[in-house]
Amino acid sequence: MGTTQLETAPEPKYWHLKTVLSDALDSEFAVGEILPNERDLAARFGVARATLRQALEQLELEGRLQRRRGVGTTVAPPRVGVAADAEHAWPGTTADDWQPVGSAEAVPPAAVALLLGTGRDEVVHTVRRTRSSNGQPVAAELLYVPAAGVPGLDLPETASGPARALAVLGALQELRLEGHDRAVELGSARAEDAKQLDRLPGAPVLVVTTRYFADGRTAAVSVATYRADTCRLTFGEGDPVGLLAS
Amino acid sequence: MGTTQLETAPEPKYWHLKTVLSDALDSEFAVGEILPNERDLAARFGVARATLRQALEQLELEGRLQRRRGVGTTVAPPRVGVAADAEHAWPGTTADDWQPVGSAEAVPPAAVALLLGTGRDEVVHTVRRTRSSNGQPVAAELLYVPAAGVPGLDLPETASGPARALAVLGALQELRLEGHDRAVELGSARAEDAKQLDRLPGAPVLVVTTRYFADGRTAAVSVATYRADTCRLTFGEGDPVGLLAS
DNA sequence: TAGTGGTCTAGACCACCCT
DNA sequence: GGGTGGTCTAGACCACTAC
Repeated sequence: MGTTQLETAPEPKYWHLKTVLSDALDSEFAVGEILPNERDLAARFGVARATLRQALEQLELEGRLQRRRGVGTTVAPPRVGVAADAEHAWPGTTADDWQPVGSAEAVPPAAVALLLGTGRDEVVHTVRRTRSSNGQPVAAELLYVPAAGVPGLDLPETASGPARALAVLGALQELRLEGHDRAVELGSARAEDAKQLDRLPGAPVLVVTTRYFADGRTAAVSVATYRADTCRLTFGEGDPVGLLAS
Repeated sequence: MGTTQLETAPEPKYWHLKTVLSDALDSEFAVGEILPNERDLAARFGVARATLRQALEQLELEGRLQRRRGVGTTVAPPRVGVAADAEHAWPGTTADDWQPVGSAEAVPPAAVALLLGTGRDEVVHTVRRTRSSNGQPVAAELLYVPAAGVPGLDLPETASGPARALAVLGALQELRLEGHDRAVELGSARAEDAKQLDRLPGAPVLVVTTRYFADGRTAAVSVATYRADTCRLTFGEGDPVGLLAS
């Protein structure tokens, strides 16, 4: 045929929609503003609701929108930069933003047991903590501490959740941190984490796995799940994008 | 009613499906194995194809599956740990796994210009690189270098893409790196990155934004997008989960 | 050309929040 | 109770890959 290039790339509708909406958010909406509901928006753009939702999902993933069942869709504020350096996360330091929730004894998942170097069915201390920033929950952590890692820890059987957590954390404070390593990957929130993060199960999260070394062994392993929609993990001296406020 | 707790939590079908499939992957499938196609799977579980796809999407997000149009769905290998430390990423060092692709002059996006401290319409050097691991592309990087950051850089107008990239990188090698900071967040692959990563546009990626300091100023800003489905970013001494191989 | 995953539709019902 | 987003269905067609 004599046509030169016609119809180069049939861009998916939801992709185009996302671009249009994204531009509209920049120019016509303020942070916190409520968007029209999904049915109206779909009608306005002449697409099925499912197609519109595909675009909204992408925008939510990118932290541009916030959707809450029964409420509506609002324009999200810029992502919060949360410091994820070891200094800010080592359980042995008293950090205002980390809040102990509970503690128990349990057999860790196989992957964690490998990191800890504990036996297959060996029981370890677990501590649950939540981290908040500006009043919003940003992370839920599950900390695994082998009993051998905190010698001299004497737990009264009667200790309730938070009190028990504080006891374990206190024992960690006695240790001198010698090193750590860390990995960041994408995951989806398990039911328990989702509740603490005020999200639905399956919500995208950044999973930060940290191994802490002390006394020549692995003293603790932390698995922290951060809300991927609202958080930007920062490492190092400054806050790369936090300058936006200035 | 005399019922005590009936119907505690009507778990979504796709969520339950995901669990069932996940268990099946662990016990009945080997890495690389091909799953039945979506229509058959949906029929087998007695759900609509869209519902099945919702479960598959989650599993792909978690790096358990790999789906390719026209081919099928396969069981994904465990995520690759890729070192994301400054030492491994500073453009000034010769790294085998980073491959220069091209280079040009352009006005950076506003957010990047802020990090660089350049003017609103100031032109900077850009360099594109790709990173591979085990033959698979894992990251696409766009590097921004203000002209002031690389004094003495004399670019022949005739230089082609990769050659020009090497010239800019070579100029960076003259600098002494004084520090850096870094942020990690979730994003979706833009068209250009998606192509280099062998993924569809919109695919989930981990965006690593790094600011490099030299000579008392910001010498370069790197925006690297890593495939979120196949990568685990590692920081620090070891590879937290890499031991699994041992 | 046959088979796969990707996109899209037009409905329906459910769970949740607010008033 | 009325409105929102979340889940689910049963279809259709398209883009891509491999044979």
